[in-house]
Amino acid sequence: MGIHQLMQFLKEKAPNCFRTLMLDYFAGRTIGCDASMAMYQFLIQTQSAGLTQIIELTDKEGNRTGHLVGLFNRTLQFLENGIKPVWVFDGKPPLLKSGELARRKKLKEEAKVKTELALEQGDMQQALLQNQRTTTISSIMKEDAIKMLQLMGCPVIIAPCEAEAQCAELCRAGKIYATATEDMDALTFRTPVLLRGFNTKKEPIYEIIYDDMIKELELTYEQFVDLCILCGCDYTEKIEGIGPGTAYKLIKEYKSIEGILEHVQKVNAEREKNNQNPKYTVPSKFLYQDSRELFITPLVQKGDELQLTWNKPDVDNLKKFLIEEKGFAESRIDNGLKRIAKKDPAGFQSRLENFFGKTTKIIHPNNSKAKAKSNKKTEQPQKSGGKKKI
DNA sequence: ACTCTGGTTCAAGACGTC
DNA sequence: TTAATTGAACCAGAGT
DNA sequence: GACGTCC
Repeated sequence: MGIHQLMQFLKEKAPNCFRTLMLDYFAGRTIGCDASMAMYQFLIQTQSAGLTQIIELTDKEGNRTGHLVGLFNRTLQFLENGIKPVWVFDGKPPLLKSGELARRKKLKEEAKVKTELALEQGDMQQALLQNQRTTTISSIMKEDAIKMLQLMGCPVIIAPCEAEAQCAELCRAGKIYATATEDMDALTFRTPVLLRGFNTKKEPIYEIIYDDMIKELELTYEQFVDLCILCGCDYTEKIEGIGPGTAYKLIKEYKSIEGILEHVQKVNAEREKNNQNPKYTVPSKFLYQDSRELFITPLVQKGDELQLTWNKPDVDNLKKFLIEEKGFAESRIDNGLKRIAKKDPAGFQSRLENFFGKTTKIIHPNNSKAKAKSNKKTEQPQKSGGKKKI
């Protein structure tokens, strides 16, 4: 669930950290894309109601393929626009998240029952709605997606833990320009730039700049993390009676969750004297310190150690995989590949220079050492780079 | 009146052809 | 021993 | 642009 109500909170308290941008703004840039989020959207959106059953896209063995169709098309759109996507997959979630995951699993099981019921009653609209909520991603589906994206020539990263944390690390290391996700957690993991609405064709795209946000809120990073925990995160329960509004006020006044807990106890003690109900309820296991650690020093692969390269699609194996194993129509693949193949690489390169040649600001200026090594790539478009053709 | 919280419920894509 | 995405909108009810 | 289809 990310950080509860953080988006709305930021709109109110830090309205100037947002920008709206069109897709072409990102030409020449490298973007870290949250894969699981995108897969869910595609899987859900490719379901439809038949007369007596729900129809899903599958291969001949019954494995679902809606996510492949979506990722295939969207990746082509990116490449077509000169955007270099890095698809980042979730690894094993942290132990603290198991409570939240169990909750979601239970909801999905309930939705499954409701789907069956609706099917019996012939309420296909309801059946579709409930079936969408049962959507899960199996390991086969995930492996299929990884295989396809790699055959398309895109770098794929399987994060050791949370994908958002890995993207934030890549962004701070200068390997990507931004993290594209709907999950507001990415800001808590301190991604410098967050993009929302990036994996749908609908424009504009919303960009949130971390530095602007933190300045406007007038908080330190540590205080912002505490604020997120108080709003409600995936790792621990929250204090009942404190939402985003009061959390912000209290953080300003008492500086940290420790300070707030002291204050909370005072308030509650005072009310007990007057025979009043407690104003706030601290959960019996309020694991705010562990949560903090997960946000501030998450398990990630170091950005420096990752080399991101884009290759030309492996057309033969891609077609083999998608047509023979996944049942894709050959014409769709050919059409799709044409969209990126017919672009003359030289023309492509000069187009990027047109976009950025004059106005590019190097965020991490190369010192002479880095230049000599020349393996220190940044997210900024490179004027002479581009060894890899797309 | 107003603010805030907390629970519930809904929504989440793109292509090709007409 | 398998799977593990989320936000937004709405409304009721409590507290100030 | 709306609509059926994508697998």
